Amino acid sequence: MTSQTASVISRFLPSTHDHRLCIETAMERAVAICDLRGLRLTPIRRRVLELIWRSHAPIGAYAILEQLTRDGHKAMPPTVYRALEFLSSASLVHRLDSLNAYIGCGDPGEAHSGQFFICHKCESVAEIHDTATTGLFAGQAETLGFHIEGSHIEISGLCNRCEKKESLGG
Amino acid sequence: MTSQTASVISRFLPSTHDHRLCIETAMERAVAICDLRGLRLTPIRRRVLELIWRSHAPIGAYAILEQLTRDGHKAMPPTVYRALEFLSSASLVHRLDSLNAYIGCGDPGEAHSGQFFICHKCESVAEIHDTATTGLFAGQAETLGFHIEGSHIEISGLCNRCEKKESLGG
DNA sequence: AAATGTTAGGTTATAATATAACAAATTGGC
DNA sequence: GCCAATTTGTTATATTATAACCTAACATTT
Repeated sequence: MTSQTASVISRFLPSTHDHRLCIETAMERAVAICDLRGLRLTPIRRRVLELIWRSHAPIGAYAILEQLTRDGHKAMPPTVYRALEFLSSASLVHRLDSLNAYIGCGDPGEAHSGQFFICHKCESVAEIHDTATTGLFAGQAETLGFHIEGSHIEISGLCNRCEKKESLGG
Repeated sequence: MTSQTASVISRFLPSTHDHRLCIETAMERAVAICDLRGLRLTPIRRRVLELIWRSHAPIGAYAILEQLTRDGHKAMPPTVYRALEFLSSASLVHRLDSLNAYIGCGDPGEAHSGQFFICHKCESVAEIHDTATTGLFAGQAETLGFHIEGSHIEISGLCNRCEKKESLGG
């Protein structure tokens, strides 16, 4: 059984992929999106977004803060949280509630709900959009009498690579 | 369009329902489950579970602590967090990550993943299980090459009652 | 350029949530 | 009763997040 309607699959890239390119592409898209909508991607916001993309794993606010400090920018928590709020509301990053951490959005631009597969071993995350999921939720909501504004799905487990390692090494 | 496979719908009870009965039933079930499995539902754990059920809305750890203190039991944070961990692992309560808060499980017993509809106005929560959802995720996981261990879904919006109020009053 | 309004960022302090580490007490099995 | 294991108490602190207020930057109008 496979899903036929997953409209965007954004990750679980092989370890061989060029992550610099990911970052670069993400930054270019962010610039374009903000430009298009009159949002101000200021230096701080830009830097925070880039730090999030640089991290292969979801990164927490205080880890971002630490990076900023290491880069010579002596920031305080509110600075980071403000940038995160901006980036979230611009749909450039997502917050993973189960981890208190952030990842770059694989399909930035339109506001959307997130569905995330999180490997708890290597901390990689795949984000997908599947119209079947939203359709299913819509049906459930109708049955319940509920007006959906947004949904958030976090699925925990092991990615392919980590599962193979487990079954080999133990 | 309605879902045909929702196997358990645990809430959005009318405001007229007898919540004392809910609490009582939940406590009896908890006792039975723990008894069956040799889990120790100690006085503290019992009290915490009851406080969670007494609250109509999801309740945070420190609110529980406050209640305990009010009831004359001078507890400290670890006490509450330990009880919450026990209750969670026994599938008697769920943690709502988007709220840092807990609710009683509407279908305790077997470990399971949660799907929650959360009204952000009145803070009521409905928990459902839908085999269609898990089936869908299984298909997506197969496509991605991912081994699912658990999933957690939080859907935010307005319950029927609150939506009606909105459209009337403004 | 000066005045004004608006948005973003800096700074200080503190709130809210969660856990580590170790001591004491309780429980259940012998 | 005694031991081993589990649970709870206690102290301290870590981690995550925000309130409140002030200053800087920038954009627009004058």
